[in-house]
Amino acid sequence: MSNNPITNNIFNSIYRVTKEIPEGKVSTYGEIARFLKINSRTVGWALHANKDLKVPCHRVVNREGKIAKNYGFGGEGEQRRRLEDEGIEFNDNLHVNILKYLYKFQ
DNA sequence: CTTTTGACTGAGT
DNA sequence: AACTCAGCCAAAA
Repeated sequence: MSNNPITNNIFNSIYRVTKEIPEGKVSTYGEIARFLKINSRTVGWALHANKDLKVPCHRVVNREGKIAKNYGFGGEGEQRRRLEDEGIEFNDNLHVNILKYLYKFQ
């Protein structure tokens, strides 16, 4: 497999799927987990371990539309700023309108 | 090998 | 809405 960054690991499957979330949309750990037939916590684990800015992990929130408190690139404020920059509106400081912006896979 | 931990979820309070 | 508890599973120690 040469130097292809995408390999057949669970983590990379998660990253691949996450990269498909379009701008202005969000998804949840549970949706990704169900799509890949894995546990939600594994998704959280993969994104927590991830340091690749190419993965739009700021578009992944929990089922309540609440952003991660341990977001890895600058905390809650940074994730919120990125989402707002894509046109996603917040109901309050930490919650987006998940029903309005949720992106469904396949 | 075993134990702990965690960017979760769902049900119950 | 916020909190707790249990179930879940992969990685790290």
